[in-house]
Amino acid sequence: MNLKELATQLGLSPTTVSRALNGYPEVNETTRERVMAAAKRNNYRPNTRAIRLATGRALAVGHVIPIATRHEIVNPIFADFIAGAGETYSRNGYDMLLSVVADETEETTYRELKLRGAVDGVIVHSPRMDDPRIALLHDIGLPFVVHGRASGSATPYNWVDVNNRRAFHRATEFLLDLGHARIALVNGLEYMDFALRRRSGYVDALASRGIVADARLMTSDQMTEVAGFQAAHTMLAMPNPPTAFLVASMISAMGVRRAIEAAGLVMGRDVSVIIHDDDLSYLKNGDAVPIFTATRSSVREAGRLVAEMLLNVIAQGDAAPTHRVHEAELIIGQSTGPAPGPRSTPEGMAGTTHP
Amino acid sequence: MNLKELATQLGLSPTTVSRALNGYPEVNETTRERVMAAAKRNNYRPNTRAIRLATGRALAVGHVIPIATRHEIVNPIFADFIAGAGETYSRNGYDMLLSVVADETEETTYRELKLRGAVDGVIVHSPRMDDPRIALLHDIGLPFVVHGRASGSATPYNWVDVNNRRAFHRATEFLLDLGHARIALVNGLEYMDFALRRRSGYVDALASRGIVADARLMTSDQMTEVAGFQAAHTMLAMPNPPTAFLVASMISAMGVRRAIEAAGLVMGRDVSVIIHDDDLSYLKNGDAVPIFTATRSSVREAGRLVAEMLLNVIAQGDAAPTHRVHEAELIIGQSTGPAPGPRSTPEGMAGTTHP
DNA sequence: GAATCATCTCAAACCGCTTTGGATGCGTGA
DNA sequence: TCACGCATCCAAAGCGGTTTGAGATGATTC
Repeated sequence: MNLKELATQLGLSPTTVSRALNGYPEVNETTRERVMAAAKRNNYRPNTRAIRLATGRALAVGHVIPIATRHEIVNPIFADFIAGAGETYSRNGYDMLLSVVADETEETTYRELKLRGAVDGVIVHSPRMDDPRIALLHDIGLPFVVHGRASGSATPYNWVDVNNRRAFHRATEFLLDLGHARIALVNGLEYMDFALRRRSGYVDALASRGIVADARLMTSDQMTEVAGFQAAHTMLAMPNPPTAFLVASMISAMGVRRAIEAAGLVMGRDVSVIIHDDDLSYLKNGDAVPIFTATRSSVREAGRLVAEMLLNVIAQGDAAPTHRVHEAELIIGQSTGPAPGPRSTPEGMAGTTHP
Repeated sequence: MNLKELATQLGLSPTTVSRALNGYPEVNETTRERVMAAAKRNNYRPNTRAIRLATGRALAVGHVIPIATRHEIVNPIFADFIAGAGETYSRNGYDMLLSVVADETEETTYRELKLRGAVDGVIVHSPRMDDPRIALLHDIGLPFVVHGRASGSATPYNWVDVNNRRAFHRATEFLLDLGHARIALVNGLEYMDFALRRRSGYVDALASRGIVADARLMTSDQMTEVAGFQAAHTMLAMPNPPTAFLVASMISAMGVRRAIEAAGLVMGRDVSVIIHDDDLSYLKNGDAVPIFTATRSSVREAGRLVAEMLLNVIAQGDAAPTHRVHEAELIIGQSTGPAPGPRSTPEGMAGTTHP
């Protein structure tokens, strides 16, 4: 059943039917009701393909997911982010188009999306420092919103981000207040913007207490269980091991915990851990009392907000770039406690840790 | 730059240009080359919206991701599955349309996708027993492929699945061979088809050795860390605790491991664990030697295969339904070992475990 | 009562491509 | 020479909607 058929059935012209359905004012209310009723009765849905062509709008938003060919990892926050964004889209009658591409071909993908007219705008994931995508999208005139920030970008742009720097600053201070002096940072890859910001929050918090960050206590790697284990395992075997860890993600933290337990230590007593918790639906941080003390910020909620901002940008056209910063909550769980006193290590190593 | 402009620039009709670009035979080779060159020079891309309308094909595939409103969980395998499927789509010039919907509205979503002509086919995720979606999609005539199987479905359909039953049968036998007699099953939700098949593999393997499955050693829940912990924690506190666990996923297994360690036991020595490993990119099962002994089957590869099958179904039209079964590998890691002898439990409980 | 106006409706153009059904010119075999 | 086939190309009709511009009707104003 298409518009023309519906129109003949009603004894009206396609024009009037179209206007009636789309809420234009120049159609009699009783006519509109007749049309509405007939549409419902016939289970009529306008053909999306035709609407798109006629209006020149794609009514779709693109998410380009680059797969790093080096280490083929799909970002685990992706599923929840998409879930959040998807809610916004379906509420507004937009489709979500996903392109999974090798990261070398990412630029081409954006260009094609624009040239083919497949989307009205895109979301930029996992921004890096001086991210080239921002200038690119600006050039080709494809509306976009960045999930995160890209430090060093010359052109202004729309973004939604967590206050990563402050989150890690607060977490570090919290550990310092508990008496920890040797605090390790198990960070994500530091070409990612969020990882850089987190590190600077951590370094600054240490500095403001007169502590110079120790390079041996900072690692930067994929946020996987195995990498988390490796990092913590190595550091715990140092002559002067850390008493606390600041960990970039729940998944890394599982590896960190494994390393702690493998060393015969107890998390929360011998070693404290604070994680950043994206509040992923399938990786809840405990029930009543959280397992990990954490800086928490829902990535699903971020998905909603980013999507809303993009739809606004698409609707408004040329408005000035908007930003939105979220503060992460610092929630206390079972993985932190006062710094242990000089401990008699099983291996007989020196215990105190004052630099 | 559109087709008409390109045509006038070349002094040809749109018809000829269209045919030249699409490889039709009724155009002179030299003309074709001229057209191709001009298209490249002008960076011409046909407008997808127009192609879709003209051909009546959507050139897009839908993935409907239901979010269970009860427990708002996004399936963690989703990201990797999508990555696999996405590769296939982009290689074939198809777009991937994602709809994230509350599960009550799932049926409506499929109907709308069809009526609106938004997609040429869909992938069905997470099939349940007697899944109503199969009859529905059959009725509305939307081509589809199921990732997994839906036992009890009357109508035949296309599917790609892992041999879950055999995988868990083999894993159970492996544990039995190691001398384990009390083997627990920490399963996924048993309205999911894969969970049912896994349980039956487990139960049958026990039965073939004359062991009747103990209901207290079988749990069925969300595959989360917390649920895994709870299940294992409870069972390990039983008077006659299991010496081995069969766990539905890597994430659950992390909770199981936490429970084992919280009980002061060592995984691989005191308690054996076998997991099912979907080979997720961000949850690798160790480097050289796997952490967990596992039945492994890449969900990303499954994504590729499912997508390929769907594109075939779309192209072929009315061919007979196809199936494809994958065998999971059984890979040996550090989490399994011979059943411990009668152990002196710290709490002073009786140690032997013969039923 | 004529002019003006608001209200409602419609015919037709258009979006950018595909595809049908010719048209044209040329070589070829009868 | 003529009919025929073949190779090339084109005009025009879709695809299924939206949107412009104009016409018809009845009410209002002077």
